[in-house]
Amino acid sequence: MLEASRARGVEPAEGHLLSYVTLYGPCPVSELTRVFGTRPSTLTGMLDRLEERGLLLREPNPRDRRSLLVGVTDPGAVIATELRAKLEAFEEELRSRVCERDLKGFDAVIRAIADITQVDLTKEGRK
Amino acid sequence: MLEASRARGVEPAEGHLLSYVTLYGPCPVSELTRVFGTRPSTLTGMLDRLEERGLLLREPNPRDRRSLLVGVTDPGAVIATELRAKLEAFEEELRSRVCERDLKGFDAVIRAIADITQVDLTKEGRK
DNA sequence: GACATTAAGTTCGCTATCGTAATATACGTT
DNA sequence: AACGTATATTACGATAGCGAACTTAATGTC
Repeated sequence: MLEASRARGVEPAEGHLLSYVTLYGPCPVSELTRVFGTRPSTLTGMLDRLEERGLLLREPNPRDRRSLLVGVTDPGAVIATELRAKLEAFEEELRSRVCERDLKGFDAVIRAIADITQVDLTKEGRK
Repeated sequence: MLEASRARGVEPAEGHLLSYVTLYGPCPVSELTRVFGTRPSTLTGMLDRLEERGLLLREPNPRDRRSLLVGVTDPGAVIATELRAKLEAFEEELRSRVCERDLKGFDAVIRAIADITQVDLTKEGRK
């Protein structure tokens, strides 16, 4: 996924952000900080760079004038869609190599680690 | 482990480095770049900071005058030992929460991912 | 043995991230 | 209306990573 992003001129983290916004529509920065577990100041920088390249944009939030809604542009959505396809291909490849039981074990271990280290895995990302 | 490192005044990556050097004795920087998968220039910075704090030191390598052997100091070894204990406690906790089969699945998935993404998991770390 | 090549680390400049703190604006509650 | 809280930005210093250029030393080749 790393090369897939870089091949499209965005960093992996930027690709991730682009994908999220594409999927879940215009959303406030505060939601992104929760979902990605990054500091607001980190988001500001990422958004600046992506907006400058015309991949996303910040619009006023009609419900709260402190807040901004981050939305994707058409070129941004194109990249996000391509990355999503790559991710799905990866998942398929992974499933072809490991059995269902192994995936279940993987999931259980990840959850246990998150639990022990008190990491919130959901990050309130929308389903 | 992140807080365990920071609580002792080192960054997680620094703690990892300290642990490795403590376990595997004075070793050349080139070995560390292989094991950690970082560029030599990255190591230089980390070593500078750790050496400045008196946690490790660079000695000449008698077998190759281009090379330096990185060794740990007593204060560095204390931190490394504490971190090792934390890690072992973590492992034990994890094992108490998941079954052997889940761990096996986790391992299989990690290996499959490394394989698909062409990451070398061994990094030639010593046993 | 002289010369070219390769290897080990360092230096420098750059980017992304963190954590902290300060700020301006707006919201909500009392 | 006032106070406290939340949203996002800005600014700062630090860590961690990269790549390129460089120095010095070892190695290979003719």
